[in-house]
Amino acid sequence: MRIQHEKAQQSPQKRLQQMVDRLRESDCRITPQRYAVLRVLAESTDHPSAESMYANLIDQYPTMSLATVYKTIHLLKLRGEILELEFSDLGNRYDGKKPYPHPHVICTECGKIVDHEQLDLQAIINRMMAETGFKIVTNRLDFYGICPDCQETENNSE
Amino acid sequence: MRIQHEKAQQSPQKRLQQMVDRLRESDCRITPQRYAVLRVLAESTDHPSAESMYANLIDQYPTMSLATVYKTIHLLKLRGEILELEFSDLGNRYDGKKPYPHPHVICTECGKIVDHEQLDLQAIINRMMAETGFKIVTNRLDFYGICPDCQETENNSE
DNA sequence: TTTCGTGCAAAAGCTTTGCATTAGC
DNA sequence: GCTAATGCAAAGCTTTTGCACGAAA
Repeated sequence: MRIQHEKAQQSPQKRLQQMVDRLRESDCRITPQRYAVLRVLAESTDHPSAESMYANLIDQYPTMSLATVYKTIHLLKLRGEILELEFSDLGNRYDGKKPYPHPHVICTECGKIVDHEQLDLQAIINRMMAETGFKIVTNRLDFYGICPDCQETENNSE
Repeated sequence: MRIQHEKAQQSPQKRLQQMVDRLRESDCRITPQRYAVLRVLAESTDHPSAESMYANLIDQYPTMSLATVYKTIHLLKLRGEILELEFSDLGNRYDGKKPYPHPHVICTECGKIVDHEQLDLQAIINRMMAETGFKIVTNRLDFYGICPDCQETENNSE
């Protein structure tokens, strides 16, 4: 699994191109279905599920199948070109724009998932490694709470 | 859901008693099966899965069922007396000793899950709240890497 | 005696897989 | 034309649920 990434936020176009290149490098064919899934991933900021990507594409690609979405995700995972956020209850969600680990803030009311990149983790990770002896290679940091919109709604309904 | 906990590490006996008390408070019956599940949770430091708790108990309690394990977990979750670590691939793992959120360090080789409590999160959480506008109520922090034992094994096999 | 819990088996979700057909290259 | 990808349907896993029986209070 590749672990080097362009950490600077890329435009959807550049990101899409990079995913295409990575797949071509290992002789994967770029079919219309695959390209469509890559495009959704490169453009989505809302951490879509496999199901929602499929729903997004079925109108435009009537032959699209959920299996193909999953198979494309799998190819990207192998190459470190997608970040998988596992949720046993909500189903897994995906980030194709920024495939490297970064903290998320998640609303427990509306399910919104927001990126948070400002946090500098390197000091924390170094400390963790020193204290535990682990060689830490990745992480998953989720903060759960109520988003500003849902706080608003709560206040109005009181 | 209850969000207050005894944060000081309790002895297995005290922890077991607290879980029993919490269930009794809401008129849950303490059956031998439930008590057995609580006992495993109060004594386990290795973040067992539902399946492994079941496997642990089936010899001693031949009538034990996986459904009962899950139902007991559910009761504890409702009362904030167990921490559920969701993994869509490994299956969910549980921490009954320390039901409040705390960082974990996870070995991607052997699956070992180790607690790490020294990290002070309050400053980070405060910053997150200030920067995102979220009202943060809980978190899930996992660091993945290779544990000291597995590093050792790797070195020896080279 | 009444109510709650147990445990079997079936159902529910999400994800993966097998395989015949289709289509890149 | 050769090989890989698609997409259907079936299988796999973990977790949840329905329900009849059994046990706690």
